[in-house]
Amino acid sequence: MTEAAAKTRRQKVEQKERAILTATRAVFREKGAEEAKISAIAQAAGLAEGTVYLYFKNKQALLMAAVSDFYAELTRDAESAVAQSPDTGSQVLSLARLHFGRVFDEWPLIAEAMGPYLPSPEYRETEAFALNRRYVGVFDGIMRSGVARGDIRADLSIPAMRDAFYGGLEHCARSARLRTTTPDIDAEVRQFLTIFMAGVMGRPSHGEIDGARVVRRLQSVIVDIEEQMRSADTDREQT
Amino acid sequence: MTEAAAKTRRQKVEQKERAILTATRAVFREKGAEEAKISAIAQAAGLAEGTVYLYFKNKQALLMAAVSDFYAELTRDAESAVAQSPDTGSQVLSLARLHFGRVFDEWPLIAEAMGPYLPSPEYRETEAFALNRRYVGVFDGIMRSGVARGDIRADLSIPAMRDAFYGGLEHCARSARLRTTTPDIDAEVRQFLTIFMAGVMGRPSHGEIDGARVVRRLQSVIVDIEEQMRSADTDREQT
DNA sequence: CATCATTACTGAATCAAGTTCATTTTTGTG
DNA sequence: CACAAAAATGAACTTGATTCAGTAATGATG
Repeated sequence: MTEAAAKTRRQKVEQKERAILTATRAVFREKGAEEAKISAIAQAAGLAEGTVYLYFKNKQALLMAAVSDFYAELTRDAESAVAQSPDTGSQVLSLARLHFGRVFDEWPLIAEAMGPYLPSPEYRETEAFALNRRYVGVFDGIMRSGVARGDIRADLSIPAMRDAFYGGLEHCARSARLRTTTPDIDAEVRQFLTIFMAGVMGRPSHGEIDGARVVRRLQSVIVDIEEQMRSADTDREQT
Repeated sequence: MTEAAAKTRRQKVEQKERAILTATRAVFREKGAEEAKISAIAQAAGLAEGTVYLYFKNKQALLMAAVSDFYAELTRDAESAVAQSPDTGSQVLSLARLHFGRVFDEWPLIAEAMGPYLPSPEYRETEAFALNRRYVGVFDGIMRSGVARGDIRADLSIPAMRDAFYGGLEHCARSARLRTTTPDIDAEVRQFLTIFMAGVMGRPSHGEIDGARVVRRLQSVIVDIEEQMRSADTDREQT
């Protein structure tokens, strides 16, 4: 087998793997989790059922890979959207819009189909988990720099803000999915952010007292400690 | 068939129905959604598999009934807890504690097993949906009277507050379930409510740094660090 | 370009869990 | 006690995931 041929073959394999993932996401989006049988996915990808199992160990692995694909794409888009936003507020806004829209669209895959696998201890070893961590890192970055700029309160832990942010947004998306009408993403997100931002923003402060400086310093030390814990601790990294 | 006999028989039927529901919730709690097969549930209730289908049309109906049971119980407890709390803040706190704890305990049933059925349009016709609405009514009541008392901002819609509250709490519960250690409910809930309440409350006079809060926060971080060190230790021992 | 080895693919067979149903057991009544 | 109605059972059936024995495509080699 020559080098060139090897490359071509690998490319073909990767291309087909990609086709299966794309088909999987499409079937979930268009037919829902209930109807996303292996047979339907194989058909959508133009393959026999058995072939799917040459590329993915089982259905769970396939869904995990599809979710990884979702998060990889979402992270790229989130990073670019955030990079284009000048201040903390608009960064949070564009991340929230993006997250709400994507999660709403791919709810059957992200929420319905994945739910059952999350609790298993092996989940933490998967690529999907790692990509999810990378994705929530975008939020963490916004918040950390927000704290540094004084836009965000320094006395809150990032994981707590994360739970409030993603939890609230995803609950909105779920509620929106229960309604039959298509949601007004902008209005939904604005409503939610009104609450979230008020909870998370730095209070406008006046005249510094001497003691206040010390307390502020303590607060920022807390943030640093948590920072260290965060990198050691993978426990709270979920969306 | 006499009146008395009829009553006895109906009671017996209801008693058995209850036994099945109790068994269902227990199996989900103790073995998780994956292992909650009809055979396991039947065994736990001391019945043959087929018998379950005399009481519930299919597995979906059984789960719906179990969820209804869950919400009925939760609503009773929430109403009583709230009735005993004097002010808006403590009402929210006790509801949040209760919700977090129960959802955490019955996550496999409430979140994993139900997820797939929620999006179906028929869900809105079920008893579970109605009971869920009644349950969120407790929260709505707290918020409405909070607005009336001036504790809660009047410019936010109740549904938006609801999404933020339940979404955030449930996301915390989910994160907590992914960790292996049992959660400190109080600390989790306090963290979340710090954000939620600040977002939802009428603005307090600002500028002053709340030294007591910072101290409390330092204490909780210390506890977290200790927790972390302890769990790192046990991890090492487990291998 | 014919041969062969390797790799990719297929769909029928197998397995597992939910569901049905013919049969058996229990219950209550005359 | 005899018997009709109700309740319960578990083996058979259905459906969807997974495996596997066999077939087709690919590409290296003489």
